[in-house]
Amino acid sequence: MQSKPLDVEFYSIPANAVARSLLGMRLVRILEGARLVGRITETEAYRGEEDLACHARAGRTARTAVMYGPPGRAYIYFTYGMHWMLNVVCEGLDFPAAVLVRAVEPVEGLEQIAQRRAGVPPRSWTDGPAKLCRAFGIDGSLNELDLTADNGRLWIEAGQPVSDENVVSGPRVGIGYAAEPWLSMPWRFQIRENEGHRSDG
DNA sequence: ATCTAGATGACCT
DNA sequence: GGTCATCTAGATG
Repeated sequence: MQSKPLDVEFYSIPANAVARSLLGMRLVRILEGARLVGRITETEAYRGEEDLACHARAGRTARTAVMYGPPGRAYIYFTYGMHWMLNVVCEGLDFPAAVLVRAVEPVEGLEQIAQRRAGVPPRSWTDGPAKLCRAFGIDGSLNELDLTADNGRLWIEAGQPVSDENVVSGPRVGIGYAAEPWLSMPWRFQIRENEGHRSDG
C-alpha cells in the first residue's frame, strides 16, 4: 500500500481531535534501508499553556519551542534519563499543542523490530511510548522533523480509520502532578481491542 | 496478575 | 534540587 504523508491540514485542528483521528493511521520509519510500519493504537493530546499537564505550561523554552511552530512537525524529547517520546505538533502557529504517540501495532519490518527489541515478548515490542521509539529507532536526531514532507525518514500515512464504537477515551497517564480539570481531561485515546488483554469469560 | 523499586539525565524553579 | 507524558526485573499472591 503506497501512500503520502498526512498533510498539514490533518494536524491543524485541536490536538484532542487529532489524537482521535490518528488511531488506525500508519507510522512509517525508514531505518537503515528497512521500512518499519506500525498501526497507531493509542495517543494522548496536550494542548496550550493552560493545560497543566502540557510541557508548554512553563511557556516557550528551548525544549517546547517546537510546539509553538508549524503543525506536523515531530516533537521528540528525552525523559527518565533513558526514554525518548514521539509527539506530533498540532493546531496553529504560536499555540503550543501536540499528540503523544503512546502505542502502535507492528505491521511491517517485524524482523528489524524484533532485533531492536531482542529478549522482549512480541506483545510488548511497541505497546508503550518509549518502547515504540526504541523499536523504531526514533530519537532526538529526528526532533523538529517535518512529518508532512517527503523526508525519507519518518512520517505518518493514512490507514484504516477506527469507528467511534471501537475507541476508548480516558484521562492521560503519568500526569498526577497536574491539577483539575486537566488531571481528568479525557484526552487519552486507544483502540478498544488494545484496551486490555483480559480474556476472561 | 499486581506491586515495588531502581535506572539515569534533561528540564524548570 | 526535585521532578519527570517510563520501562524492566524481581518478588509476591
